[in-house]
Amino acid sequence: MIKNLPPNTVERLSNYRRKLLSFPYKEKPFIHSHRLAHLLKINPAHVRRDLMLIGFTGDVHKGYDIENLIIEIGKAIDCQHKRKVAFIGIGDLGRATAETFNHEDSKLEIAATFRLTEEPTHQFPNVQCYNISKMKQIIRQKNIDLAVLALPNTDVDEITKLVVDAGVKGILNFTSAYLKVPEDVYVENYDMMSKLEKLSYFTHS
Amino acid sequence: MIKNLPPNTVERLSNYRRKLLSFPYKEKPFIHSHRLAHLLKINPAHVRRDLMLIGFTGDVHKGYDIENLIIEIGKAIDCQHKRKVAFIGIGDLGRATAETFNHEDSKLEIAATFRLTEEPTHQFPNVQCYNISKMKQIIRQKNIDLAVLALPNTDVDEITKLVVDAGVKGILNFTSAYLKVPEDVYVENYDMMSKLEKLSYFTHS
DNA sequence: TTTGGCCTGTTAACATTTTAACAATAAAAT
DNA sequence: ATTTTATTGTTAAAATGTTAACAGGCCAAA
Repeated sequence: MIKNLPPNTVERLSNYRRKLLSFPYKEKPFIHSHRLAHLLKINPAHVRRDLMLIGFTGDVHKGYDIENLIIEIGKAIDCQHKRKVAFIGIGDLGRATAETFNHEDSKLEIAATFRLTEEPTHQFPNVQCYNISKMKQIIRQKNIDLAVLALPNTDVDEITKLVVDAGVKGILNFTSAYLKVPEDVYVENYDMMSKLEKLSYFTHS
Repeated sequence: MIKNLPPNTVERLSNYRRKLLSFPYKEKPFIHSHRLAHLLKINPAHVRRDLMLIGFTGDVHKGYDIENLIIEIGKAIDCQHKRKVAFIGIGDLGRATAETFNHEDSKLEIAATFRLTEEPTHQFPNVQCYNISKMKQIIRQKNIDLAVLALPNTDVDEITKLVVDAGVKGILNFTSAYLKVPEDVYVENYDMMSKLEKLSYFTHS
């Protein structure tokens, strides 16, 4: 793991890898910066710069060796051990995302899903869905580190407390509340509402 | 609508408003920059700077008049007319978000939801849920401008085409695909996977 | 063999975003 | 009446993020 990478670089590296994993690199083992950039709709200089930051070098003519690049991105941004993720109230979006969790040496694993009101339903293969009342216990028991939170705003504080007490260190927050968490818990907020208002502003004809 | 606001400022203005709307401003009609900043976990200078950009001034001692501020934020970032939003495959997360759509002169309105596989279910009060097959027709008919997309990656291209052909100008994209859209369609990407890998990176103990 | 073209790695320039700093001001305290 | 304190509005600086530019290298074509 390479320390002190810029946050945006970490995100892009993750994107590069995911894109490359779905690329037919068994047949075409190399890719140029501009090609990868084009696939992700970003600037080629960005790709080169990011790869420079993780010390990955390509062939001046052939481009980047994809298989190696995937490995090196892993060394740069993955933790040694597996990180387990809980989906709390995320439902359909989780299901749509789940398919990208599947590359074989991914360090992320969906370990449990929780539903708030309805009965637990089997959402993903090999992932059990629990009622929210069991959450704290399950998170502890399974050693879950990360949580994705999509709740009605009424329950946020209470459930955040449960999650943090159970030992979760990173939260992806889809609620529009600002979570009350200790210093050492990393929260990434995503507020759909403000994104929609931004969309509205920038698409104003 | 004030032109040329920085994207991040637009997002924050949206956040200010939402937070203020849930603030008891009937009793406490004024708020200081540092208080609002604290509620949103940002820097007070940010608040002052953003409000400066929309030409809103506060009282040196009392702070900002909340009711007016809400109005002025509206003038700065809202469109004149209502913008209608479609939720396509977004499910539970949509439901969790829907409650924030409700302030009375919001210019955003959930006009329809679509489900992919399952039967349409009534998700929100006063919002009908349709089968995906009716999508193009409904979007046209209801004049929907914005769409939130959460799909399995298999169907993305096809459905994006439908959405764009039907006239949608802004898309919030939760799939990990990069959408093929014309120049004038604004896409805001959110990839859960890269956010989770970022979380994982920055919470590495 | 030479030339042209294209790609990487890297630096430098540019743009945006965030934060700090502080003058001006007015209420409150002394 | 004077000092202290706290706040805004604004400018400047710092930090971060993005893009351009180009030297150096190597293949392929002439």
